[in-house]
Amino acid sequence: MVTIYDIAEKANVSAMTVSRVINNSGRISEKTRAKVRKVMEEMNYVPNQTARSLVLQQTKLLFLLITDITNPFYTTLARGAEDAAKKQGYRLLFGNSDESLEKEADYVTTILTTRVDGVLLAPAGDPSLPHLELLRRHDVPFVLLDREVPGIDCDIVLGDSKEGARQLVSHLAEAGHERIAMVNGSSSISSARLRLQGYKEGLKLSELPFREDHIFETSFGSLNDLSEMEAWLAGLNPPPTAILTGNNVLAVEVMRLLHGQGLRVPEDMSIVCFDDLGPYADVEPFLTVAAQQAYQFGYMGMSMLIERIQDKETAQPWKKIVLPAELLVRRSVKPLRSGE
Amino acid sequence: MVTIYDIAEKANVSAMTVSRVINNSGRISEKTRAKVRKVMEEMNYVPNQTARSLVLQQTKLLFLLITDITNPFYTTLARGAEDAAKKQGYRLLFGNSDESLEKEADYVTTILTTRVDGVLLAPAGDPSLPHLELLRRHDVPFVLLDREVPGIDCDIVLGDSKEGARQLVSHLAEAGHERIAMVNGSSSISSARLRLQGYKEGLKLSELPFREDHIFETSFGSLNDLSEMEAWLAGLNPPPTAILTGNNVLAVEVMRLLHGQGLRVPEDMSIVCFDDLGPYADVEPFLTVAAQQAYQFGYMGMSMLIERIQDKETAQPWKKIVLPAELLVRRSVKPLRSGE
DNA sequence: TTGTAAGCGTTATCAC
DNA sequence: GTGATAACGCTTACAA
Repeated sequence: MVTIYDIAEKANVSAMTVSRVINNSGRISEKTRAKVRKVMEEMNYVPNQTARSLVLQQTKLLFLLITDITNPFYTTLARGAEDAAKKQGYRLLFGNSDESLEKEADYVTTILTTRVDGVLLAPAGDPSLPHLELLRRHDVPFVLLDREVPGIDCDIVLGDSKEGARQLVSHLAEAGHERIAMVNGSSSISSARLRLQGYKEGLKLSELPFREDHIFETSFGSLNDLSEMEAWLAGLNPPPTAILTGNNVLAVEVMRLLHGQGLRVPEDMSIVCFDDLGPYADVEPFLTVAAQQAYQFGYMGMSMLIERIQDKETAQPWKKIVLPAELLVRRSVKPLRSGE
Repeated sequence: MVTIYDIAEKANVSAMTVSRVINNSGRISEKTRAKVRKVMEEMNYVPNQTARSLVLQQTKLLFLLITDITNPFYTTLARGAEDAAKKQGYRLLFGNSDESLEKEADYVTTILTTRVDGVLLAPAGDPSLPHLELLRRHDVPFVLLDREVPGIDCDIVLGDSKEGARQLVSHLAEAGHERIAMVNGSSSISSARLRLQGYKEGLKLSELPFREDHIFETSFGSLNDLSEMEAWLAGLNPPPTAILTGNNVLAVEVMRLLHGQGLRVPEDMSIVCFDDLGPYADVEPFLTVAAQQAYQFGYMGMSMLIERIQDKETAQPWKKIVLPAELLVRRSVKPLRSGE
């Protein structure tokens, strides 16, 4: 490995002079600078960021922890985060917790030992609290994404889950649906709770009754086994005419189940969901969704994080950004009567 | 920041003893070990990986560079790479070159300065050669994914592009299609060239003429502007009855174009493509594709990389893995006559 | 304008 | 079993 000392020797200067050339710091004669530059070129010198980080106590490395890398919501979000980080000269490390607290714990360890300068993360749920407290105790700045965690105050970017869910329900009700079920993520996740609330509010506004057995709670990640959901759906009599799912992944899972039973969407069952399916949804977009501004989640969250890192001493108040969801009406809802 | 010296002082031992406890190296009395462990707990000690990397000359960090983070082929591949890395105790850094040579160059710099232990990458194309030579010159082990780069010998995981494309064409021909166009990625990318070859072979096998103007070459990434493609398609007289695209992203772009013109798939135009659309394709899978084993690309590539890193001194011959593509017949092809 | 010395937090080496 | 010391590659502070 070529070090500044190798360069220094060959250029007949001290290592310090080489360091100054690299960092454009201090006053250096043009002649020396040119000479050092030339030797660096010749020797293919590349600065050792590890050594630099050790002395500077900062890595210029940020971390983005998402809960599902195959979910287009999160990959789009990642693009936003990446762009914002790059713009400010930070590099981005990346992790995927897979909605698992254990994997999240692993990544938090990684984050701590790698001494990244800051973390942008979608927590697995309320039980993530100790992980966040650990980060806080070690003075690692972080910004939460998409999900609140009771018990910790911090910067956060959220979607308007309640209002989005309410809109979806109202849309269904206006199309004449009266038996609307909901397949949701874990109630230990704030966004799932809010979407449930929005669902209930939507029912109330349309003067539809809320039925406890119309709620099926599972994981926001993709499901290995659909049998429980199948049993739940089969047990509903009369069956719902529409299903609202708590996110895009669950919409796909529900459709997978329905198709396995030979049922068609929207002819036999209407489906709406939170989050869009991304650009690679087949053909023209089909699902009616409450689309979130995924890219903005990442971009704004990253910007907040970097701001927080750079103003680390001046204690700014915690910021909370709430991004609205947009109802995109497409073809997955069957009109049971003409809209009002 | 708590260091081993802080621990040492409080536990009345030397820093070296603390280091031994952390690494489970050397012989230590159970009593000392317990005492040190206790103090570490109390002080919330977390080892500084930066310092460790500096002395150990390895980071246990690997890098995965893909060309399109929003492409389900690559996110699935990333999952495979992640799983394999984790299994072997490596952490994974992640980058997205966006099919851009410039961004790729940036990431190569990042890779060099961060001193990651190895790199798994899908190169932007043949002009990536200098980037690979730079990695080689700096002794950074790497494994190529999905695309060969003429001029460099290295480990690589490829799909059987030629055979996959041939199958897709044969499938179309068997359905009675005679005018089959192709929208492909840049010819500076090996997989695009091979898919074109497969296309030609497929035509020949079915005794269909090859027409130069049936080929439209663009980028494998998503397109901002469809007007060129539109002009090309409009210029074909008689128009093709089917289009083969070089990857999934281009299939989506072609469908976007067709829908913009009020044309339907497969009624007005049949579409087939390379790579599947991932789990979040709308409803039931619609596109007929040559699906690649995306997860295996990542998993096997990562395994090869780690093997290469661990046997760095013993010069193993370069390995090349070719994964077959599987034809998945769905609903995007209109039968013009009954199959043979 | 340039150089010297110390230190960032850790581990390898060699003593005891 | 345990400890002192040097080293990893770099930058900050101070000196010349």
